[in-house]
Amino acid sequence: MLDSKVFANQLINWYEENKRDLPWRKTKNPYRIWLSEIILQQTRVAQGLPYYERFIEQFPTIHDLASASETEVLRLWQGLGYYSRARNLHACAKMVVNDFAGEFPSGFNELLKLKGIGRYTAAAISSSAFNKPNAVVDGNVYRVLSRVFGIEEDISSTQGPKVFEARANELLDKERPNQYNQAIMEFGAIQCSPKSPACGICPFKDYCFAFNNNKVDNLPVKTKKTKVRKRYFTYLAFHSEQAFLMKQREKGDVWQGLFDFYLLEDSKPIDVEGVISTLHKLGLNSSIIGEESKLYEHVLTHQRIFANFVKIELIGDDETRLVSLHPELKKYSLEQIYSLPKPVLIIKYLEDQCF
DNA sequence: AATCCGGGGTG
DNA sequence: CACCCAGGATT
Repeated sequence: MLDSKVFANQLINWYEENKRDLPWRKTKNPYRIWLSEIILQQTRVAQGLPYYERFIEQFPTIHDLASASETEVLRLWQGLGYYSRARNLHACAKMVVNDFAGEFPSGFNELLKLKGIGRYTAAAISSSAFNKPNAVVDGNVYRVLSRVFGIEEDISSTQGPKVFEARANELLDKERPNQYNQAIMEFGAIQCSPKSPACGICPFKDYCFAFNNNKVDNLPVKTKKTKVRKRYFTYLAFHSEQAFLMKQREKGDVWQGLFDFYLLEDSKPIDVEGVISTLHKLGLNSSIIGEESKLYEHVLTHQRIFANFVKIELIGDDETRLVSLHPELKKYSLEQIYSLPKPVLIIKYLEDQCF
């Protein structure tokens, strides 16, 4: 069996030759490292990088972030997805400011107690910012370790992550935990990629289990697939003049905390008759049904949303009636709408309207 | 143990 | 189209 020291040395040598120049690698500031790690959860570096720059620009310190409003944080997060990360980011900033005088704890177990910080992120922060010997386990680590060492444990099982974490901590270079962790993730991202990895020039090709057993495409093992639900949305974009009625989405569904329009949902597409009958039920008898949008198809991890939008101009006292029935709806000018955090689906509609 | 939570990039 | 991405929280 290969010596851990040899593996770590080869890995770090590869890293020093091939690493990308990324801003969070130039700092030991726990705030910046934490921010980068939350942004990069389930997110590629290329997608997260501009968000990281904007957050640092707008919130240079954790105090700036903690004193912002949640809506403000969500607006800056807009388009990055998994918005609970942004809400937890904000909550965590407040915890650190209020309970830790603005200084992150350095221990794995203390970090684990903070909002939005799980085992991966706790290990990443403790090793990167505080040089503590905790091995990270992310998608890259699953791939590299399963292939090189032939670990065929199912990563979607309960035991999977534990097996990999134990092995990762055995292999960790405890003298250089930060370099080692960065190296294995960079190696997984650049060299040992999910599809068509560069095995021909791989430093581990002589003893890589997957390469020598022709199992590169079969590792890591992941049996469980997510199943996708179809949903049919019809948005009623109520407006008077150039101001629209919008609401903030609540807990229990996608896009919590983001803003959208009055929403009709059914198990099948909703036609014009459905819209008319809804207006009738709401007692909106003077309003004018306007332009109907094309059908948008919006894909999420567990959902495929088919959505269309109907503009409805509120006439007379229809607006008063609607708002008294649905006080969650509030009126926003186009300029105000720009500043609200919105799902990408809503942004695309607004852009197609040339707003 | 299973399910939910986004949006974009890749082959 | 299927799969993946510096995962975590909730039930």
